[in-house]
Amino acid sequence: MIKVLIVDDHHLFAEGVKSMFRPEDDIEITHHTINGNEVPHLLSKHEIDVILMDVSMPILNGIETMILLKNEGHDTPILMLTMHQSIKQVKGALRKGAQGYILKDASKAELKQAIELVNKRENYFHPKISNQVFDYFRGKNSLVSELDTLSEREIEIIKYIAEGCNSKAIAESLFISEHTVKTHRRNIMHKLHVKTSAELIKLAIDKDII
Amino acid sequence: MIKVLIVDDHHLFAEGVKSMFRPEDDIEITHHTINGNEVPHLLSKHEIDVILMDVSMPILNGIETMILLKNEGHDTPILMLTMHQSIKQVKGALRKGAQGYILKDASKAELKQAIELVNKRENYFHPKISNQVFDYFRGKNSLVSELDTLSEREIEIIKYIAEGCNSKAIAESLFISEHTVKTHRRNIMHKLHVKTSAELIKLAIDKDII
DNA sequence: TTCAGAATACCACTTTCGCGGTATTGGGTG
DNA sequence: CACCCAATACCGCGAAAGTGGTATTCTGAA
Repeated sequence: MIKVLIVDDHHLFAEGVKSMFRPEDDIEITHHTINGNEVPHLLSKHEIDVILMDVSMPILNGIETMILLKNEGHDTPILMLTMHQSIKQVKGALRKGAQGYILKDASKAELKQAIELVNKRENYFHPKISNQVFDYFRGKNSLVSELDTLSEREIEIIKYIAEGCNSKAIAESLFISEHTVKTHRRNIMHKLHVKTSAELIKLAIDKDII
Repeated sequence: MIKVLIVDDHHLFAEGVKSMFRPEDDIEITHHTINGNEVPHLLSKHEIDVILMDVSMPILNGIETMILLKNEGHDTPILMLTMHQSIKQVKGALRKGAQGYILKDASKAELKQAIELVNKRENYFHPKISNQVFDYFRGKNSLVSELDTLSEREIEIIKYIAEGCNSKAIAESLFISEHTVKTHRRNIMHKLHVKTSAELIKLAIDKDII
């Protein structure tokens, strides 16, 4: 019996998955939390084989939770769960040691297979994203893969733009020159192949950059 | 036994909810589709008491599906399901005759209660949004409720802005004057209290306007 | 039928953006 | 050590956005 911990802020989803598995599936959802901070505690107290974790959560997101776990020495295999097909998330998850990646529009059979593979410390990638992943590791610079060439500073700038700040306001907030901000903006727009800041924000949200 | 049809493009969620209900709950998920266009057909062929429908779906969204159903003379009670707490969606759903509204982070108990109420043609509102709804019907013009004062044309303009079009390009696409587009943009920014088009797009996406 | 609001259109003005360069510094890697 | 790249900074220009006001037409609701 594979014991699974679900980390997801959508109760209905978590409860649904929990009721989905029968004893004959050899998979059991033993625990559930909506807060990434509670995961280390749960892992210490209970016997857990696989963590099924949503990427986007309000308190601590999936990637942050993974970093927390690695820092505390936990190595329970993690299957990441997401709504979107963002290569940035996939890459981030893999970098931090996620064992697999599955979309929320997968079927029960796919989820079962994914949990079983991850439990054996093998990798699982949902078919919808596997092509992107392969392309990425082949070094193909597709449109999507260029997203994660953004630096931390650039992402910071994007967040300010999304809040309606102009270059001058951003410069004052970050204690840098307005010229610098403009250079960052130009680099960002160029990297993401967008023509306006509005389009930039849409892309950034679609790809979970911000 | 309340027979429920789920309309949702997230298989895992739908399968999860399906397995969640036991015979003793007196609720059964009898059908599932990811395409709103198939709903009329399913309603004609099978006995269905309640429709549990996601608001945002790729092919035909929740509101559009509801309009389709009403036009074809169906009056099966509908419980709308969403990730976000958007007063615009709530209002749109109520206008078109939805019986209730529930968030995806609700619990099983809440969903059960919601389905039971909707089946009796009573209304159900998830606690997290009920206050907003009450405020709205009290006529309180909160910040949020101003979102749905946007006209169809204005929303159309926003979508073009999000694609990176400038005013001239939008004007050419819609066969109107660039002056008109600029007026629309000004009205939109004023209504939503945003200073830049980038902030506008973020807000529009956050509130599911586009 | 009157009246509000949506969609359309125009003028004028200031500010900001987007784009073309170029260049220095500092941190990390082979 | 040499090299790369991110972050920083500056100049200038044309295009677009953002802001102000005004006005006509049309539809739908009171």
